[in-house]
Amino acid sequence: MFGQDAPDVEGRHAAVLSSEGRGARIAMSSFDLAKPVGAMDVNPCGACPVRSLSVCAALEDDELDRLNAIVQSLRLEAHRTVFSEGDPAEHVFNVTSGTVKLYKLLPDGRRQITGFLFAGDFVGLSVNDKLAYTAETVTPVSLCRFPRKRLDALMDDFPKLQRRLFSMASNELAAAQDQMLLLGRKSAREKIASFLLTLSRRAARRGQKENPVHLPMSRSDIADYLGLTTETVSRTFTQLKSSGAIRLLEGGKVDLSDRDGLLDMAEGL
Amino acid sequence: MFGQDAPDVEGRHAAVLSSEGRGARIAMSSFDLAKPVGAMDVNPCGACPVRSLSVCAALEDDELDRLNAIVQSLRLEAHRTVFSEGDPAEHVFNVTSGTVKLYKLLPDGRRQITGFLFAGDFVGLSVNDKLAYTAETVTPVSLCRFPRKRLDALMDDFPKLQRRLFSMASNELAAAQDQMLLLGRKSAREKIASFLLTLSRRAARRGQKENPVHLPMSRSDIADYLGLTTETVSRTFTQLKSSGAIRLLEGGKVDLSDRDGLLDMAEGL
DNA sequence: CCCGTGCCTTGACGTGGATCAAGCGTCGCC
DNA sequence: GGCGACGCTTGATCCACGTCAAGGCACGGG
Repeated sequence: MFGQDAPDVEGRHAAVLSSEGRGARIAMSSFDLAKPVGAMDVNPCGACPVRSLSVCAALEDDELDRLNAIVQSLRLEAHRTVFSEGDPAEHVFNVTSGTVKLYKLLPDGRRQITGFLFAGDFVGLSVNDKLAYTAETVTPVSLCRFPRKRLDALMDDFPKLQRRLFSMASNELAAAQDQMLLLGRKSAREKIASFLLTLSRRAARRGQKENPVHLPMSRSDIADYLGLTTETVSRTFTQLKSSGAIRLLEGGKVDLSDRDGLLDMAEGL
Repeated sequence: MFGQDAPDVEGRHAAVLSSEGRGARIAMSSFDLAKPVGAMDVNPCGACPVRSLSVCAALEDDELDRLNAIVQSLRLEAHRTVFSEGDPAEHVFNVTSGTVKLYKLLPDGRRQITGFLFAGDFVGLSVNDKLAYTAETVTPVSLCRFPRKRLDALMDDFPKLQRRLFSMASNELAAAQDQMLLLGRKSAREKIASFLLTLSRRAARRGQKENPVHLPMSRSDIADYLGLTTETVSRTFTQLKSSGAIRLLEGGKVDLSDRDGLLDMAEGL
């Protein structure tokens, strides 16, 4: 119990789930639903590229039909709001491609990004049916959307599903605690090193190569995630570059030239 | 789903559960088991003072017998380690009285306290069967201890129990996100104001009065929770005192004289 | 009773990262 | 092709908080 079947802790702060669900038809305000593509997706979840990473890993092929029946597939451009802090929590979402950021704001506009979501990651847990943070796309994104009530009902039928969600929530919690350590006690250099390594590990988990890390988000997003300013993020990158620990490549990629050095740096050694 | 039956979010970062379980007999290394006290506790969980706050609220009186059967009651003095980062996660615990702190360390000794636990709070979620943080008593503490495997089995029989734990984990996650905002983006004054208000609200939830807040933990614990130093915590307290927002009472109590002022302060207004 | 130990407070000073302020390259648009 | 917008970098300066140091106070033990 408590997470042993989802052995991933890297810096996600809002759980994981999956399915490449298509075939949904109900038009929704402000979202483009992906079009059904025909016979091939009788059970699109069964063919989902991120299935193994997500909630859906808890279900067998035949059980996936049930998920399939309630899922809608959405596509969003970059820099769109998926939902806002305080919204009623009517759906939960699963990212199937692209990057999403979650954040909270103070009244004066200060922002804390609490997590980045990539393919396979899940979002929508809430308290009192109100969402506690805003979700915004960083890149173009595809999402699976599940009505909460329907998914809730599914959890009654499939305890495995509930287990999986619980285990993922436990992982989130562990990642959140790591982030608290980072925010409360690490220096700018340590924060950046930790961040790069975390992204690298998460990419590896998704089956991408771990070395040149892709940073789809802006300096300012990184700053708001690490409790820094864009200037400090920028200066720290150039400093790491000068010291030979990393190389900045084009296309928002970073080469972790001295991974061991970064590992030590992340821990303050 | 996802938390609506546990509408509490205040700064806990490791869930809630309960039962004043006694009658356990198996001696355990390094813990004093509370003695069975006889006929009165045939079902001690049924009479648990923190039951309504905790996991146990998910079960009916008769079902509690099952919990009762696997619980052990422990008492620990102040400043004892309950478990350490990296330990195998063989038990989960529920605090029935006293205060516990959870923390993570960096190799050079920097410490981040990720949460304080009070009566009703629950701890022991883990990833990969390894605990990700250390738990240490702040005051004398009583705990209920459940073997993970047994509790796991119970969850299969009582889906309500699993739901409850999941919902509590969701609450923890929300609290953790609030703490990230605090650590990453708030000033020392805002941190202290937030901290005092959070403790006050949590005390109210436990049925204690919310105004003179009790601070059982040291300045240095507060500092390590808020990402500050003891000196800054101390200075900020005296500053709040001078401005009339709080009064420091004896016995580690603080009077929140200007609650509205503190509320604004906590949000940066 | 004295002394040591811990915890808290206060003061003086130093500094990491924030703030303020240019530049610079890239991109989309007219 | 020119030009504004935007994101990134870099430099100069500032300041909130950390660091270092000292002293007060409560408590416990010899």
